Amino acid sequence: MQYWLMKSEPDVFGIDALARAPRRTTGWEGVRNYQARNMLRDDFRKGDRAFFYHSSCEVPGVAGVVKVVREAYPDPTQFDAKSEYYDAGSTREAPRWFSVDVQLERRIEPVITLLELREHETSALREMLVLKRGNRLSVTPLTAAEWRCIVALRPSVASSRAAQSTAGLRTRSKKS
DNA sequence: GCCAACGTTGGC
DNA sequence: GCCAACGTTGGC
Repeated sequence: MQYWLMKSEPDVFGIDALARAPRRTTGWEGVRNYQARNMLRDDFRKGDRAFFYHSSCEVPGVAGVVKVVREAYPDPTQFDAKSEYYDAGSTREAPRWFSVDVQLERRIEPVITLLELREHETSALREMLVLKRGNRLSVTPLTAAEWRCIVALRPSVASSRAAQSTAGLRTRSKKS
């Protein structure tokens, strides 16, 4: 299993929006960078875990854990002339851009802030791409060691996970 | 195929 | 709003 970090701007689509989405699942659409595209298309596997990272906002940081529930398929927004992600140069026969589906597994509360991550940037998180200046990749791989280091910053995860699955059940039963 | 100009990203 | 970093574009 692989670990990832996926960036999203909470003003556009944040952890709250994901928590409210049907099945707490979303297509990761709109990636228009070839390096990130290649990872989504070639390397993302069902069952991989990713941190949901809030960027370009007041408190940048890791806001949750998501699970890859569907592997790469053509990003539908590239064919939608009304979408801001529309790409006139892409065809259905040879799609240029790909999405995966991710499902919210648990929130991380409070958010693990970028400042907090930076406390480890000279040791355990030395290689972490999101900490490097000018990193613009919206999707980056993490090592298992980096994943463990970040998860360990919120030792209360076990209890909050239980509380959340209860909350999730309540939400679902309200809908049905 | 080089490279300057330009646009976007994202932390601060 | 600033600015550094970096990908993309387009002229040559």
